[in-house]
Amino acid sequence: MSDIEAVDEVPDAEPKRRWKQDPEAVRANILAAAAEEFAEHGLTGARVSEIAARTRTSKRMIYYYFEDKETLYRRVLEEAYRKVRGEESSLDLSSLAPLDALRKLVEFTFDHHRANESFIRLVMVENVHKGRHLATSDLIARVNASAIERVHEICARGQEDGSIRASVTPLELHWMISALCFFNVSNRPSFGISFGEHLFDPENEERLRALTIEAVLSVARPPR
Amino acid sequence: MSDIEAVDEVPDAEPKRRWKQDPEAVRANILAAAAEEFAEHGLTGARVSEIAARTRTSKRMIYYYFEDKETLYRRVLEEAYRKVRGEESSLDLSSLAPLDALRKLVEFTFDHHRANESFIRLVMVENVHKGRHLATSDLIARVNASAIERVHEICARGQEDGSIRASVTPLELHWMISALCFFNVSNRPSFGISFGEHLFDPENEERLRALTIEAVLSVARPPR
DNA sequence: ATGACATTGGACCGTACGGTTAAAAGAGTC
DNA sequence: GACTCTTTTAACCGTACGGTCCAATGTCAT
Repeated sequence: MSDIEAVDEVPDAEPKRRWKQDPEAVRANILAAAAEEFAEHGLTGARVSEIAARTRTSKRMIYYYFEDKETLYRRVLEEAYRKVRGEESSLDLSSLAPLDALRKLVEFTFDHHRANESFIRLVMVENVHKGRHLATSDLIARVNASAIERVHEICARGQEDGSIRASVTPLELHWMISALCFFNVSNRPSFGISFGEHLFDPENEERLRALTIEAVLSVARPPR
Repeated sequence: MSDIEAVDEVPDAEPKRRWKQDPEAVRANILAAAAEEFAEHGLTGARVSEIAARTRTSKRMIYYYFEDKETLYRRVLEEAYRKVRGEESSLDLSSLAPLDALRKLVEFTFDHHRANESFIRLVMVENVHKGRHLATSDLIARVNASAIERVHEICARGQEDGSIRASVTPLELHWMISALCFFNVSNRPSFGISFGEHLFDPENEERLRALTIEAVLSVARPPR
């Protein structure tokens, strides 16, 4: 069974475990594992032991670095929003004509949400909890504020040159973009069950994407 | 403290509890209580004892009529969908011109979702669970099939008389209507935190409603 | 009036799970 | 080499919660 051979007094082996201290990496590892688990099962459904199993470390370390399950969950949320903000801020729209900028923003949002299902799921979970854990932090407000600002900039330019109607507000446009792009990911399960997964085949998804773009642009453009 | 007075040997009182047998009412009462609790806290977050507390009966009866928590949850879902289907089927759109019918359908859906937050929340919860509990039942498919049929009827007439573009499918329209109306309720908490609850003041909500209608109609109408 | 079903209520059970404890020892810093 | 912070391991604790049991009594149909 074991490699014991000629154990003549030599405790030998004793691998003398060597490891590097790296608090930040451990924290990050825990946060990533927790994000997966929370996105998968929600706050209440998530199991701390399961989070631990997903890490390279142990349950003990989770409590060493994070107060309790709920605090961990809040850190995960914050981290998720922070990451999204970072990704979104790399978009440069100011060089495009207003409607082109808007189109690009919609495309980006659609694709981004699509590619970040676990972020969407975290937000769904948090909405089920009525935003109780978001309410404390100001991070979300900041992230969304910057999203609004982006749309605002487009609107300002477009309303200036007449390519965007005067009666629509940045917040309304943002709301609509979010709604279509978010729902496309969040309600996929129930929609899939009702209409078959083929709705989300590449070609059909492309149609939904085009539809989304058109809906937003139609509402932004001045009426005929 | 108590009303004990002149208790001379009279066990009297003994209200001789009288009650009516009414299995259906008890079942319905449990389902209603469970629906509230599940909508409020999700499947995992809901507490069976809490459901019991919301009923006029006891935990014991919950298990008398329903196998276990998950079965109860599934019954609640089914019941919710059944109810919605009933409400929606009262809509008569066939007498209206296609675009008017579409507008009315959007208005109805917007208002209906708005007024049935707990139904929306149940669907959110179920989507967090990836539709695992919906997958077994065919009820949802039937409900949504009838929704599609309604849109289909409008599309057919509209494409006939040219008021609705040929390139849009009923499923796509339904998807879009659902997205906007659903999101308006489901993501209210996170949106409210970011932008303030005033977004949902009556006048602003009316604007969102109008925006929703316009977006759908724009996408349905033939392009300029 | 018999028997099947409905209802009540409370004590109870098993366990899954959030969180803690212990003790030891390596890493990093000065 | 002394001191603090980090990491490892695994057993352990307390309890909240899903679910059961008991046992009595009422209802209702035949």
